[in-house]
Amino acid sequence: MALKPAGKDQQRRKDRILDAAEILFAKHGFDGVTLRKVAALAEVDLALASYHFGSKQGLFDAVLLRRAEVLNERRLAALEACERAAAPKAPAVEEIVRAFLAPMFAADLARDPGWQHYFELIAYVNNAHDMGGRVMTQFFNPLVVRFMDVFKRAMPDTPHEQIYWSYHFMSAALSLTFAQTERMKILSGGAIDSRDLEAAVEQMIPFVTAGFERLCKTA
Amino acid sequence: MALKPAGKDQQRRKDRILDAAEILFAKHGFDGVTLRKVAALAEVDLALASYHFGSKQGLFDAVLLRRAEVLNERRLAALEACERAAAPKAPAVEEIVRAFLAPMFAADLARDPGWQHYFELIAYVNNAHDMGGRVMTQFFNPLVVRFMDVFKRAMPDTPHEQIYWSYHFMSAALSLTFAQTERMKILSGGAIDSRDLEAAVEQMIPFVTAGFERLCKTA
DNA sequence: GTCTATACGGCGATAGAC
DNA sequence: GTCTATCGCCGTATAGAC
Repeated sequence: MALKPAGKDQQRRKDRILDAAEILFAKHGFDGVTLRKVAALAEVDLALASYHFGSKQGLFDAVLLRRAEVLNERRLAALEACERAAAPKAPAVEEIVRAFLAPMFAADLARDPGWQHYFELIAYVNNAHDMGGRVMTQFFNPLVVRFMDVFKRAMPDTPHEQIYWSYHFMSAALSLTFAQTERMKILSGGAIDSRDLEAAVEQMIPFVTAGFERLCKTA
Repeated sequence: MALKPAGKDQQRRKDRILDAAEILFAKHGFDGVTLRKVAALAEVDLALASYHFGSKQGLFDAVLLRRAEVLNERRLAALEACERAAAPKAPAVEEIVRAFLAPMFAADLARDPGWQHYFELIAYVNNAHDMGGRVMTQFFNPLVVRFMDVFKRAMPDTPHEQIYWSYHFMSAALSLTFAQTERMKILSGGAIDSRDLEAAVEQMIPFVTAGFERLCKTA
């Protein structure tokens, strides 16, 4: 056994590249990032990113994939827990909304800079005209379909169209919140700090729930 | 007078550059666009964009500025009309929401491709980490402050914080809707066409109004 | 005001040494 | 697996002819 185990060193380098790419893609988007800046921030050689991930697009997808499974598992666990608690009835709309939103504001992830950059990246992707459709579907579709099914069970008399639109607005609130644009801070004259995620989710859950309930009530 | 009035030709070229830039910036963001592609789409010489607008950033700002004043005027007119209709009381929350949203779905603008690209561009900018704060403030702040004042008058007992967060979520719904990502079409199996703006605003107004009312009720 | 030509640098990607 | 060197291309911007 060598003093410097190559396997561990390799993994550390790959992870550092992913960490750096995560930060930069979240802040500047796909086209605003260069492999040179990623390599510089990760303090690795320029050629390494291409070697490990094939291409810039490959690196981008690898960044998205790395944490997707964990997030999907957490959301699924939250959804199943609220289904169990309500069984045999369907959960209340607010509980489904909470199961979808809360995992992205969980205390342990909110304290992890890596996860915060990841959420910022998802916010960017979700709103990106030329990526939103493909990428969100690729990484999150089965889970979202699962949520939609529970919403439909909770509101069996509501036309599906209204449920989809409500989900769309919920997803929008999430995206703009994690985009971290400082806009609210400026507009409110400093009264609102958009980095205060605990405050954000406390406002978002009632806002979104009320929207769902009004839009989906079978008039 | 010449047969080919130079002044008109010049203006036509500048407008074609702005039109092309509007389309490309909306679809690919600032970094995803090159002056070469703008010149090609506008069918003008590459050097012209630099000559007329100084730099790529100058062109970007010029695109945003071109229609900002018209949009601001229409929104202000809608706001003042709903204030007059409700006077001397403050307007209902739904009417203020409608005054903010409806101008972006007005039939004459929805039929104008240029305006649609412009709204798509605003959606991109609003969610962009490194532009959202500065650009939205620069072009739209006085009007938004005006709207915030009316919201505060309509809900005098509500802490301003909740009103700002509600506005934030409304702005998010608007952004994701105009981002045109095809996500909803995919998720709904084709049942929802995100380009159907008339349907979008019909859903958005009740959803957002309900969110405002619940979040801002002084409980 | 427009176009040609070009400066000058940064881009993604890779071939080949180690 | 890593690093050096480099290829060929494209980026923004501008100088100078017309």
